[in-house]
Amino acid sequence: MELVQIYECFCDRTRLRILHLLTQSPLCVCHFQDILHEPQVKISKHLAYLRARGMVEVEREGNWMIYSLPKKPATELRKNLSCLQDCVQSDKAFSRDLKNLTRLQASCCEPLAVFQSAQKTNRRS
Amino acid sequence: MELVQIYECFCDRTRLRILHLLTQSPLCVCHFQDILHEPQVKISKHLAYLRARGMVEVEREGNWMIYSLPKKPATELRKNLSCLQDCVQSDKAFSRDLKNLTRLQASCCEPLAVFQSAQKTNRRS
DNA sequence: TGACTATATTCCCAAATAGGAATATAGATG
DNA sequence: CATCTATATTCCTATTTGGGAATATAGTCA
Repeated sequence: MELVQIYECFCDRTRLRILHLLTQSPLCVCHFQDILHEPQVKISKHLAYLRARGMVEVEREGNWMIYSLPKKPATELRKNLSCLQDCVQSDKAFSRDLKNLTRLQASCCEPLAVFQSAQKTNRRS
Repeated sequence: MELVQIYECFCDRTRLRILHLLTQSPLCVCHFQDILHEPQVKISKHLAYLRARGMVEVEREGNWMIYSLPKKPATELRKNLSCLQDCVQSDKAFSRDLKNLTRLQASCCEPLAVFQSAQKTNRRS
């Protein structure tokens, strides 16, 4: 993975928020819509952009597409994501996103719950 | 400074090489030309881009314009530059740039020498 | 099967970007 | 002053980007 490509992915605020959320948990498109309050096209397109550059991975779970960070992220990606998490600590918008995520997860969030139990099943099989 | 702006500056290979070199030493445009083997317009424009976003500072020294990182860089910039230095260790092109820089500095490099003695003078006055 | 849901894609437009050729500018030097 | 040197800017073009409206698609469920 080219280092510049990482920064190309980081240089849009929406993508940055998406990646930041993904450092916490895999999420589906509707989660991003809820948390970021952005229209579906926008989210979907940015996810496609990230996907095309190998910055995220997808798995279908029924109607939901569950996005997550690569299982084996390149070293540079790991380092930059952790730098991002570090830099973002003091930023209100990003913190608000995290808070919204927590709230979402607490409220027995369907897609994610299904996905996680599916993951467990996969591990067993 | 907006975090996204940092990544906007990082998302071009030439700018990335420029910033990487500046983590080592202030440099003038002709240095960048020598080290990066890129035409003057290109270097000059990318430096203007970085300047416009407060990512670098300039000081004239006779005919030379000496570029350097901000004296007081924002925390996020510091963190990301050090992450960059970390990520770039294994990259041949970037290492080559560093080697070229060292060679240039060793060969009694005029603009930089003048600049540094001027800096000393400023400190005294 | 048909309706529904979540998501992706297409088509459009406006703006930003990167690069090169040519030209302008500021300071140095004779 | 004229000339030279280092650098910046302007003008041009091709490409990429970001975003929205509308539409397409894949899987689900009755």
